[in-house]
Amino acid sequence: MRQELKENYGPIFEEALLKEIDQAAIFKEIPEGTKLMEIGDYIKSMSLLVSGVIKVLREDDNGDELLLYFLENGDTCAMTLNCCMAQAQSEIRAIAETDAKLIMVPIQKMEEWMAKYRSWRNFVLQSYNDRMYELLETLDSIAFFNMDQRLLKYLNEKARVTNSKNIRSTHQEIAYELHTSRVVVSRLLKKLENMGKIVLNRNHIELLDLD
Amino acid sequence: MRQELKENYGPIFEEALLKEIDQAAIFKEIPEGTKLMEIGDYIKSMSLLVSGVIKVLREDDNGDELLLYFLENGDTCAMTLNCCMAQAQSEIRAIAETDAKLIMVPIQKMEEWMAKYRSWRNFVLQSYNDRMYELLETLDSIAFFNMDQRLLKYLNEKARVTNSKNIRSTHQEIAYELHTSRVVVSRLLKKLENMGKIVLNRNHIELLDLD
DNA sequence: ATAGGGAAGTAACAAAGGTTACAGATGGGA
DNA sequence: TCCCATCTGTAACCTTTGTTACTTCCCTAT
Repeated sequence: MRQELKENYGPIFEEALLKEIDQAAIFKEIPEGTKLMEIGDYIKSMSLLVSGVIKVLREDDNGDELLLYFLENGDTCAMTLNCCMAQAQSEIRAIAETDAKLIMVPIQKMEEWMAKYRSWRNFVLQSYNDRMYELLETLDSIAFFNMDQRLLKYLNEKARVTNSKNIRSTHQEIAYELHTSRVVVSRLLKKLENMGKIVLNRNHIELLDLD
Repeated sequence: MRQELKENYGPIFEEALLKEIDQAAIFKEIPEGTKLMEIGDYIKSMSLLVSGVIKVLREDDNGDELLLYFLENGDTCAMTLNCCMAQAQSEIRAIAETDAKLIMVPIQKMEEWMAKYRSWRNFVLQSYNDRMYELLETLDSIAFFNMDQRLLKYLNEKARVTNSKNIRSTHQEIAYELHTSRVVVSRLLKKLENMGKIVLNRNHIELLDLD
């Protein structure tokens, strides 16, 4: 059995299910920046994330983006579940934020395992649960917070998932993900720097005493 | 077997499952305004909506609200699913927008039926799917649209679920649900009236040629 | 070394939405 | 009938965010 499967999903899946996954799945390594899913795509397989970070984005009518959430080790994309179940098109875009490793399961197996394995049912429902919760969090940010608070939250999130206080992004990139303009981001970042919360450099931002 | 169960869920559930639901469930009628679920509640049963409309709300730190979506006949609240599965507290508030009839199923049955009935699995996953989609729609509105567009969308939604072009709300009530202020709502409603899209009256609003 | 391009800083202004204040309209109950 | 609470209209003003424009800085490829 593949080492990565055992390590990451061994504790939550039954032995028999692990074996089935091992046989049915394709193991895949993808470099940073790879587009895993595009809005409108029909999805043919479900991905279990083993390492790395995937960012999930929504798009407006002008083609501008908004970051919904990050996926990490042990996560799967509930949108994939959606699409598989409903034979519908993807509502979101998924891009590898870092190099990543995936276990890809053909969707025919999903329904089969739902009937067969309790741990699989729990995993799928828990995933929906987690993604729903993250969507609510994102919605809270947009509906209830000002841009400076959203920016701070974004920087913290980014530091958490990349496991580094050093954020390698340009202001323009941050602006895209928060669905605002570069000038606004620069203005607010400068404010945060003056407050002693961050240090600004060309192409990267250093977090200090955020909380 | 209860008539309402047969009528509303007969087409999607197997006969055996319908019988089990009929035996296990409690049938309930609730008047408009009833609070079905509060933020922080632990949920003990899952509700299948038979008639009427339920509104689902999110709250900010000041106690101010934001409408997430309406539930209608045939819908169930995915948040309930969440809470049951995770033994977690409710993230949302649910209030009867009109008089409503519910079929309440004890949560122990859910897991049992997930293993046993394919139609139940499909129903639960489809519900997650639908609610996720509605959350995305709401998020789009807030992130990408101006308040006047959101207001128009709100009026249309409300007209749709209540099946009436006559919306019996005060400006203050609308402001709560859109998470803005009464003055802003009055201002934009007046603009819509001047554009010939609505007619304003005390305590109710008449929709004209919206699209 | 230097030109050129991307990145960042900043000023000035515009637009959207939130806030405060107050006036007038309406309708239900004493 | 009249009083009062509630609802609505509107003006004036403020804050936040978005836009435009221009400058400066820095890195890299020639």
